[in-house]
Order: sequence, then C-alpha cells, then structure tokens
Amino acid sequence: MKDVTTTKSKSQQAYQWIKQRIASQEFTPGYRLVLGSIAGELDMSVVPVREAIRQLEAEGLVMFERNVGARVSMVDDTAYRFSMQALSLLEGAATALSARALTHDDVRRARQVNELMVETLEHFDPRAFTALNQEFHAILFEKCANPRMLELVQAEWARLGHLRDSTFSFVPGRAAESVREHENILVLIENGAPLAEIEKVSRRHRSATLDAYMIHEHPDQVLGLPAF
Amino acid sequence: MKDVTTTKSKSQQAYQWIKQRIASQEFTPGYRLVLGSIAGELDMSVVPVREAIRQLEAEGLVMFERNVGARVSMVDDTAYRFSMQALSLLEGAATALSARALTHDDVRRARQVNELMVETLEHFDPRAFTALNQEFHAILFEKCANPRMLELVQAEWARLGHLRDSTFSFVPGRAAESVREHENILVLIENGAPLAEIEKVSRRHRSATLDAYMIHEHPDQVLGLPAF
DNA sequence: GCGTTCGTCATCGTATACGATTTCGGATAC
DNA sequence: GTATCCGAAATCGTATACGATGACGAACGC
Repeated sequence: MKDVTTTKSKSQQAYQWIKQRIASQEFTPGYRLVLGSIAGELDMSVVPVREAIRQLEAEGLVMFERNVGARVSMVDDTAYRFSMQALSLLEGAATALSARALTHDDVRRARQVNELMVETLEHFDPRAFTALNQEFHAILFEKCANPRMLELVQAEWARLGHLRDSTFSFVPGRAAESVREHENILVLIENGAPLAEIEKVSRRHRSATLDAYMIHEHPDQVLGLPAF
Repeated sequence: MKDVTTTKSKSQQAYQWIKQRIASQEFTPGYRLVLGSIAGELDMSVVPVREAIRQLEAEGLVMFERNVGARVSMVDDTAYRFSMQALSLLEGAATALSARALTHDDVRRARQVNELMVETLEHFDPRAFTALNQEFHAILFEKCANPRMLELVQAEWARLGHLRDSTFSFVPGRAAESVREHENILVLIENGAPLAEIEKVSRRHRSATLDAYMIHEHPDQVLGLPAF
C-alpha cells in the first residue's frame, strides 16, 4: 500500500520541479517552458506538466499565451514595485499577528540570523544577504495567527523570488540600515510593544527598502505609499 | 480568421463556467465537481476541465483531493474569519491607494449606492444588501494605484463570494451601522484626508463587521486584530 | 535588394483510451 | 444484529494520438 501523502502525483512532481528551478534561478525570467521538453525530462507525459503550469500561472510565476506557450514571468520594474508594496502591507500585518506567539528562542534565532547579516556586510554578497534577509523575516512571521495571511505573504515572496537577489545590490547603502531596523523590530517584539506599533515599523522597514530602490533606479516616479 | 482574444480555449470556457456557478450559488460549498459530468455538460473532454479545476484550486475556490475529486471549498467559520481579516487589510490599503484618483462623480455614485442600501434597510434583504455593499466598496478601491493589490482584493472577494450573503443576516444590527460608516469614509475621501486616516477607517470598517459576526456567533474566540 | 507569400516545423489543445484508486453496497461470519 | 470483508461501479490519473495554431525561414515576385 502506497502512502498517498508521500507519493506525489506527477502533476505535483512537475509543479515542484518547475517551481524550484524558477526559485533557484535556473529558469530565469523570460525562459521558455516547453511542455514536451519538461515532460521528457521528468519522464512523464505532457498532461501533468500542463496542469502544473496552470497552477504556476495562477500564482503568477509564469505567463501563458494561448497556442504559444509558457514562460517564466518577467517581473518588470513596475510590477516589482507593486508586489513589494503589497508585500510590505502583508508582511507588516503578518509579523504583528505573529509577534505574540514568538518565543524567546525564536527571537534568539532571528537575532542570530541578523548578526550573520552584519558579518556579511563586510564582504557584501547581495545574494547571500537576501537569503538571510528572507530567513530573518520568515522567522518573524511564521507563527502568524492568521494562516490565510501567511499564505498570501509566502505567495508574494515566491512571486518576487527570482529577482529578490537584486534588490540590495542596487542600493548597497540600504543593507546596513536594514539590519539596524531588524534589531529595532526584535526589541519591539521582546518588549511586547503594541501590535499596531510592530505592524507600522515592519511595514516601514520594507517600504524603506522599496523607496531606496525607487530613488536609486527611478527617481522620477517615486509614488508615496501610506506608511500609516 | 478567428479572434483569439474572443475565442476562448475550452479550458477557459470551463473555468468561467464553473466559477460562475460557484458565484451564483448554483454550486454550493461542498458540492462535488465531477470531471466527467462537467465535461459532458460542456461538451468537451475531461482534460480542459481538469485544468480549469486546477486553476480554481490555486485560487482557493475549490478543494481537491487526490483520486477523490474536487468540491467547492467549504469556508468554515475560521477560514471565513481569516479571509475577512486579510480582506480588511487589503481593502483598507487599496481604498487608500485609490482615494486620490477618485473623481467627484465616483464619490457621487458611491453615495448613491449607499443611499440605496439605506432604503434596503427597511425591508431587509441580506443578499441584496451585500451585493450593494460590494458595489459600494468596489467603486472606492477600483482606481487603486497598485494593480497588484487590486488583484489581491478581488481574489479575496471571490474566495468569500459564496458566503458573503450570510454576513449581514447573522448580525442585522451591523447593517445600519455599516452604512453610516460608509458615509464617513466618503467624507474623508472628499476632504482629502491623509491616506493613513482613510486606510485606518476603511480597515476598521470591515474589521467591525467581522467582530460583530464573531461576537454574535463565537463569543468565546474573538481574536483581536490590530486596528492600528 | 526588399517585401511578401507559402510551406514546414515546433508546439500547443483536446479527445480518446486504459490502468489505478477510492467508494459503497451487499454478502458472510460471528 | 453487527462487524468485516470482498467485489463492482464510479471516478480519477496519465499516456498516447492527432488536429490546430503560430513561428520561422526560404522562395518568389517586384
């Protein structure tokens, strides 16, 4: 008897396989996803692959054009900005909704990650830095009391996945500031600050990264977002 | 030559067909979606139907169990609460991001809708009331400067679609209060109030509906959400 | 030389077919 | 009477097959 929860359907296999490739940058934005090739690669027929791609399409990771095919979504600058703004909103709230559930150990782990980030600052590697950044924030919002919001945050992270590396490489100065804000957030959580305060600061933290990026890359079209 | 934008693929036909049935309550939560039957109904094979259902699954409108089949998502009370909370967050922000783009005419239309709601209060029809409620809010956030956030709001509305009728029927008293708050929001928009203020009030407006529901149905587990 | 047209190839879209899994009812044992 | 086991029917999962569509390049006309 096979364990259904462990034995994945081929559609799911394909789904995860593709998703991972996108996340790991093996499939970069614009990359053409050919059904037949992927099917061959995974040793299955095209049908499960099609379904997998549909799901990825619904998540916004791939674009699909009828009778033409699928390709990894191009996240142009404007789309990037919009997603980041949405993420600042969602993540801020998720962090607040998670704060009360965080243990001392969670905070300790987060602080540890943040210290790693400080060390990384010297021989700065945007990619490593961003990975740590995600890890840090993931610890803070992972215990979000609202699972739906957690889903939304994670979906938005995935959407931005393929270019989240670049954020800090554009605006190197932002990284140092970022780790300082991280410590601020940790202190607020430790002190049981009002949830509204935690939400506000978390949201600003991410908006600030976005603003830094916008000012650096598109100083003309900085569109203010309400930071409360 | 066929117009590709008009000529829908069968998957898309199936997708819209099913989605509409769900929205119109013809397929109620728990309803079993049998691939073969739907395919027969639409005069197509099961393959496009499968894809359609995958998409709906990704949107959260249907649940899917391997080797068992799909059914319209049960939105139990807790899931309902979580989605509403997410919606209050998203909609509040979307409304704020839309406020500056609203014309006098938009506000006028919204006010008109709200006045209809007032009239409806007398011979109260939860279903009609909720439809108007959605229309009202749609006017307010439809010009959201951030299209991504608009997508998220609409997706969340769709998720709650099948039971949004019930909200006000549970807590009749809430409806009257709700229309008063609507007018408040309109005034804020007209006066060019700070976006933060608009966001705060919009968010509270929806949270209040949720709170009223929770207190009425589950007085034991009212879980506070940060209203700023 | 340049633009247009036509044909071919790659790829997608869907139907059909069949094996695999689950569900459910009835028969059997206790 | 109840619990358990077995088997058939319903339904899903995937492979294969073939027609349809669009992309690309070569040949042709100008």
